[in-house]
Amino acid sequence: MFDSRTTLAWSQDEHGVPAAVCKDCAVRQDSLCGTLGDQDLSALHKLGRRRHLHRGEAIAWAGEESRDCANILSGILKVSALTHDGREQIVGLLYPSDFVGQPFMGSFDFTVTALGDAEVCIFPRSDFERFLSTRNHLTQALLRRTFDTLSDARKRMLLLGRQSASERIADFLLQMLDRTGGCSASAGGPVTFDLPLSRGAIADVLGLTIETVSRQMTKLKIAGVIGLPGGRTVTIVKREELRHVANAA
Amino acid sequence: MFDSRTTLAWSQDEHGVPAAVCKDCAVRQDSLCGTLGDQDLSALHKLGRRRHLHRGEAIAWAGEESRDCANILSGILKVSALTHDGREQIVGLLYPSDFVGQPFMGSFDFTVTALGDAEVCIFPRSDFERFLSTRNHLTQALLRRTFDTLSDARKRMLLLGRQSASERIADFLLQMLDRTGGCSASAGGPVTFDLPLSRGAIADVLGLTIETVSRQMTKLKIAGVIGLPGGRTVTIVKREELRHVANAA
DNA sequence: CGACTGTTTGATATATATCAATAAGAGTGG
DNA sequence: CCACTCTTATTGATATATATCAAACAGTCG
Repeated sequence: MFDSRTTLAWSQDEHGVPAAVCKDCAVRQDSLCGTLGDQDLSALHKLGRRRHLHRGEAIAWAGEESRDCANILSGILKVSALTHDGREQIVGLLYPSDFVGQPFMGSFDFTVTALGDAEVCIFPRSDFERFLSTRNHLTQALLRRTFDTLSDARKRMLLLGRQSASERIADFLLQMLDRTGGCSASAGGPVTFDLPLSRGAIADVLGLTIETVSRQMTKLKIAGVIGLPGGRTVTIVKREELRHVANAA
Repeated sequence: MFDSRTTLAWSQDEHGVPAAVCKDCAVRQDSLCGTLGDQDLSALHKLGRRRHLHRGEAIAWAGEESRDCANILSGILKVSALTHDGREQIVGLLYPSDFVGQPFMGSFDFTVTALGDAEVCIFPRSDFERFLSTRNHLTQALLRRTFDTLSDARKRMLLLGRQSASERIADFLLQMLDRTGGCSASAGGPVTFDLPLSRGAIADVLGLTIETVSRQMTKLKIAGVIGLPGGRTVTIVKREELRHVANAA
């Protein structure tokens, strides 16, 4: 495994910035670290280390003391809740540059699992709390992120409580389109991209069953709104029509 | 209307603490203000004013620039989202001592409305932001509150996505029991309290219809788990049985 | 008392879950 | 490169929970 602290030993520039690691970090600008100056970045860097997560591996468990915080470098993680009889609801998705963890909070009520292979930049929670305590602007940045996450969660509450299966699927596809960007042959034309989630995971995000997800997708395919070339690939053919089906707020 | 600033003029103790207002404030200890010392409390007090809200009155509107932050003094407010065709989902309930608003965030995507008459201690957002900026411990306290709110929202996502109507109702009743405390004739015996929400509001919280809420309640009554003496009054007869029905995480 | 709002109850419709089978990929090892 | 297993996805038949439509029934406030 790649250990960032080792790298620090042999490569940092005159400001003490860990050159080979944070400066080259793909998510540096978009992550919480983006607000940090060189000095602080270097200090934070010393607290963290990179870690690879295999598909299905967890970094936080519902009900347990939360030991770490992390920035996502690559891959997608799910935040999920379970009923005691095993039904699952995915209550959040974490993408590269997203922050995981709850500084200043003892326990965390959800499980965080890598949906595919992933890489994270991980910090012991107590170290991270100490780091935050003397940097109000960073606490503020985290607060802003948390408000955003809360708004997302609440929007999905509307989805789960009040929208039909077709609305949920359309909404989900549009969100995925925004996320991935996708690839289009001609401007304004059909856009193709791969869903980063299995049908089962989509069902757990949308509060549906696998079968309903599948059926709604083929319904959209038959209607000519999307294409399903196979696997997890989707083509958005009529984006406006899809937006119309989504019908959201 | 009662203006707290007027009070400040004629009653504060030697530390500059607004005696008749903040010191006597019913929610002082439980609210965000609870973390403040006398100096800071006095400074914050100057920024805010009390405001009475009539039943149905809103203090924030979805999609609009959020002008204010506030502490709830009395009453219950709802945070709600609407689909464009008018279906409503209540995505949060605010009780006395709860904080409303999103400092450092321009817009707010939900509407906040008083369910009954209510009183709030309201601050212009920009003033409150300036106040927070120089007080890291307060920013931290707000961050902790926001994490709690997020956890609540996510737990309700599990409820909305994966639980049956009877589970939702049982869960809701237990939460209300915890909130209100209720009143019991004998320890461990039946507990009676008034629901602060109409059937319609309960339906909007739980993602159900009024009729389903009503039916599930009478089902619990017939089963002898609860009593419904009339109006919004509920008696919890078999708390363990109710917990069993709730079946939660 | 009568209009009104909120609640309960009933009959029926419908969306989605459930159960079940088939099909399509994706690895794995011979 | 071809079986072989495993997982994932699609499709079908049916069940069921909850929504919808509709009416009766309280409370409440003029």
